[in-house]
Amino acid sequence: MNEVFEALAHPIRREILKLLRKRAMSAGEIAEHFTIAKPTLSGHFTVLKNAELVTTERQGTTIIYRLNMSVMEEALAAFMALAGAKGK
Amino acid sequence: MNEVFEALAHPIRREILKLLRKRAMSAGEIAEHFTIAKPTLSGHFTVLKNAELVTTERQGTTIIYRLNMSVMEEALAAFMALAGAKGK
DNA sequence: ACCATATTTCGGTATTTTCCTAAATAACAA
DNA sequence: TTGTTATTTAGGAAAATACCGAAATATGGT
Repeated sequence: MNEVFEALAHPIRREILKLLRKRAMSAGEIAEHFTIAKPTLSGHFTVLKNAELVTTERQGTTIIYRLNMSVMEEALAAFMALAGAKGK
Repeated sequence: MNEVFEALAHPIRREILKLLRKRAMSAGEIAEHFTIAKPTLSGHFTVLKNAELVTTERQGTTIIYRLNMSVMEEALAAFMALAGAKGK
């Protein structure tokens, strides 16, 4: 769970998650939303993947990223435990 | 809001918030729960304060830390926006 | 004024994070 | 095989973070 919170600490990574909330996207499509270099973005993908916040699937030459909702929900629950909400 | 997510990224800071969820505590009381040096902990307090996740009040020679529930709730809402929950 | 306690600030080092360019890999088409 | 596109890995520099011990500050008591 620590990896999840660390992953959420960077604004670009949160923005990526926000994009994926609408629909799964290839690395290239995601990259179109940012001005940073692709290798930098790739590094952010790795962080999100290690935290299991996203999953990947190769389709030919592109790689599709999608949100892992179950981990997102676990993280939300952990956060609610911190915030003191009545929870799930 | 970025400062809030960065503040949440460190396990010790999350643990501090968890402690404060039960009741307000002095810096010293909080320190009793950890093995790290006090100056280090003081640095974590600063991060939490800058994120406005906690407020402080001096009582004589001790300083009382308490959770700032409103910011905690804002953060929770921001997180829910990411996670895709129905909100509020 | 002096002492004791609580907490923070200072100075410095080690580690981690972030970002980039260049090069490597993967898949596919010609 | 050669070329093209999509993406990642490698290498490395700059900045930020985390940590500690020593010193400073703040408060209250004697």
